[in-house]
Amino acid sequence: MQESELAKQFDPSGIEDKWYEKWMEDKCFKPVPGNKGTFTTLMPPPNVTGKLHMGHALNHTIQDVLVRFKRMQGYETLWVPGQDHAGIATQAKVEQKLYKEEGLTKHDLGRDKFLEKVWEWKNEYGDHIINQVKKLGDSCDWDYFTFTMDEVPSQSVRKFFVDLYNEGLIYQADYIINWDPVLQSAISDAEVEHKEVQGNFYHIHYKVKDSNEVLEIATTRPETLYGDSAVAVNPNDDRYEHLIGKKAIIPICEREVTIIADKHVDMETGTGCLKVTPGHDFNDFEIGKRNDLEIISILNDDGTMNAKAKAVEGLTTKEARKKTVALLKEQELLIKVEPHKHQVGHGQRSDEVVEPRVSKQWFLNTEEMAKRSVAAVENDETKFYPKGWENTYFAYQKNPRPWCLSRQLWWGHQIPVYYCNSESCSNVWASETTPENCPKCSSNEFKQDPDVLDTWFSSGLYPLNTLGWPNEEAMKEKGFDKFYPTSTLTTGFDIIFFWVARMMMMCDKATGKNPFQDVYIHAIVRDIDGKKMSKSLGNVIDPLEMIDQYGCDALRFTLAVSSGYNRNINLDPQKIEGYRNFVNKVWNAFRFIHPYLENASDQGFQVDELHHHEKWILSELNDVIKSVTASFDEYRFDEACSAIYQFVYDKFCSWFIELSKGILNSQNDGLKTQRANVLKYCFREITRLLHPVTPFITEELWQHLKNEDESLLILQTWPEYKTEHSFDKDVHDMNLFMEIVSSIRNLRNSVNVKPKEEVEIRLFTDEVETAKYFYKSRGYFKELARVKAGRIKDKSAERPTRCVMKATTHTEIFMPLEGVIDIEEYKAKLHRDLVKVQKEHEKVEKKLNNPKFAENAPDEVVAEVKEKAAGFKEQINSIEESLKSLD
RNA sequence: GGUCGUAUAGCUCAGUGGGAGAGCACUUCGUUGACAUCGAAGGGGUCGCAAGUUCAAUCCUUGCUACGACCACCA
Repeated sequence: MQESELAKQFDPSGIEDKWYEKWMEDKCFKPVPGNKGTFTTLMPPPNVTGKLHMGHALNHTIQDVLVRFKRMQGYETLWVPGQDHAGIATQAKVEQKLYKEEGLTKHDLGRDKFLEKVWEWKNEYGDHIINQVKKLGDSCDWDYFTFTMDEVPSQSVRKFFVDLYNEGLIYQADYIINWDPVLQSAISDAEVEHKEVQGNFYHIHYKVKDSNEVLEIATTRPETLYGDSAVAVNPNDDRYEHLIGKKAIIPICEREVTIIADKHVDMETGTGCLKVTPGHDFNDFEIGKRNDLEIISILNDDGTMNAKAKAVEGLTTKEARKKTVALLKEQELLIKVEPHKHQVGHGQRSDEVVEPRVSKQWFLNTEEMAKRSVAAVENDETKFYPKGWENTYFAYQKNPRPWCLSRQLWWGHQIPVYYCNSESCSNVWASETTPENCPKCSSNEFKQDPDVLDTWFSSGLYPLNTLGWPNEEAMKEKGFDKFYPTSTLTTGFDIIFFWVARMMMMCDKATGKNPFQDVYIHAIVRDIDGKKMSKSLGNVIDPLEMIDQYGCDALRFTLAVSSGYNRNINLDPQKIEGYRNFVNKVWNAFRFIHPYLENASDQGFQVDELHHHEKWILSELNDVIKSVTASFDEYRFDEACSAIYQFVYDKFCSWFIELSKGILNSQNDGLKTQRANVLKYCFREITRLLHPVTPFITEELWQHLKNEDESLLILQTWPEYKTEHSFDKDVHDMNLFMEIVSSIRNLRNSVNVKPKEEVEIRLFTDEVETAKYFYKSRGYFKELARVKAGRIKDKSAERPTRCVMKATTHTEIFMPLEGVIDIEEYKAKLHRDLVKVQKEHEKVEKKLNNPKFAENAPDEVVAEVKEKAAGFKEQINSIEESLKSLD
């Protein structure tokens, strides 16, 4: 047989782009109606400023595996790609560029000009990440590509906003919010990250008016005292009861405030006495509301102190703290300073300390929506995989707080609320379209609210607007009714609240239907030590580099086999290398069968003419098809990949191919075509099974395996379990065969017989069927264990002397000694074997001797244990005998 | 402080109420016509600790310890 003309090693570099282009050209990513219903999934839209990282690679690999799997199963499969405008990140990027290149700020340009610049930037660089994404092999329908600021998403945002505004769920209010002084914008609670900071407790004396008494107050932020509106104590605190209602004097600014009682104050904490700053503290804001206190704002937009804090005006909060402490010291009002570790909120984007501040912002009341979104998960309309993540979701959704929607940015969806300029009218209204005039007074003098919406507001409507909602024409074109609700959302746990929860609430609110059947939460990719990958740590593994080095299939397999219900993936490039080797193994397995394919026909094979080994491999193939399908259905990519790996590597390559070598090369075999057809059948099934995970190499191989009338592998059907390919007896026998071959190899190895050297073997077994089978298989023992001659006898026969032996539960294997071996070493080995088996035997015997065991355990278990005990006993006997004979 | 999670081979992690698994790493041997990105064989684990349930616990329950994530809290 001639050798395959294929290269000895698989080279992915040439074929990846080739196949991706071919798939696109043939429109293979488009949904095709079938009789199994639809499968829809949404790509979490990468940020327009983004660069492809391992998290994307993982997220996209999983989705592509699912999508290719479902497509092959015959579902009308749609994967919608998109891109997010990423308000803050993008605006910041363009601002930086503008300043660096032209020395201008956005204010120098003005809003319209600046937005033009952002669009220019978007058009120039926005495709960057999309092109990177394509390198992963994503089989998404690019005709559905949606940018979150496209026309339809803009319509969806405006419609949703206006509807909820008119319903009274979206409202404007003066409320304490998180103010990011770098962005100079409000941010939502979710965008605040708490970090532990080493600070101090400053103990300050507040004098009590018309009294000699002083109140000792502990605070971590002395600079906020300029905004104090009260001093509060617990109503039950005896120490201060007599002071309630009196006035306290704020140091430095010498302002008088009332001493009030409020239940929020904890008598145990600090001095039990609290300064109340409703304008700059979340709890104090609540106290202020309860006690009708004045809100004093002491901060400018940029985080510096304003005129209300005269003594420190113009300073940053940090500087103000320093100076305030110095002033207090001067006035001898600073009692002590204790170091104190505490959690301080930082802006997710800016990483600066967030200042609580009262300002007028737009809010969305999510109470009712959150309730419905909880119910949807509780009654399994939407299922989380792994289920445990429901808890995280509930934690957020069961305690809904008003969502601060407005951002003081320019890049984003501008809030569709309009203010009439006419003084006599001053109408405020929301409108889905840009109005011509005020609907109340018809004046054409009005202005739009300058703020934009939180980026997550538009992301929250993503399942709808990617499918055309609310534009009827677009909905029809994109098949909204068919594809919504979607099937599976695949994302990371870090955005369960940011994104998943918001989509659940908003989409249900808009349509009355939950957006997802399943939500699969995958792991976070970390470095080998479990640390988060970050530029500053220098531990980033670049997916594109890995693809370059090992091929996309290898990277995808690595990520998929690492994904199940786990939370972390500690990625090691060595692992990718390992699976590159596996991909290469598949390639070489194909190289082996390739020459034989010329004997194959289109006729398939006759089941009743199958060889024992063929029955075995078909049976094993059957099993792996079953388990892989089940694993994919449960998002157990780790199980699915391991099952395929094991089948291909161990069963198919190590045993089946090795066993086939003899048969296939025999010239006289009248069943050449049949053999070739079985081989071809198996490999076709293997490429199908592997295709979702390793699409490139399988598509490449498919070209050699497909019949003339067949199209690309991506469009082929998924393998199915076939009862007629299930052969239990052959599986049983093969397992015996493999066990004995391994044992013979073990024996050879233990006495250093060279691999090439042929040995004589004697097998002793009392199982007649087994003995017959071994006899029939003698040729294969010869092939795989280099046995030149063998005899099979029953156990009553006399054992040979000058042999090494190994016992299984059913068969003893004896191999005559050639030349000299170290008898003592060999005896030691037998002893080790003996001890092992004895231990097992003891365990089982102990169990059997327990009368309660026989009483309570199911009969099958008892029988099983008995059988085991007998097996172990036989092994012990034969090893002991062997030891005796050596003595 | 609250919630959730994790503890299994040197490393990364599967797993099951009834004889402990995989990949990688390690040791020994091997240039066998698919593959040295390979092959064969092997060593290595009181399944975190303690108690309970059970005929039987690595698996179920409780407690403890360690680690991690998230949430809350700037007195």
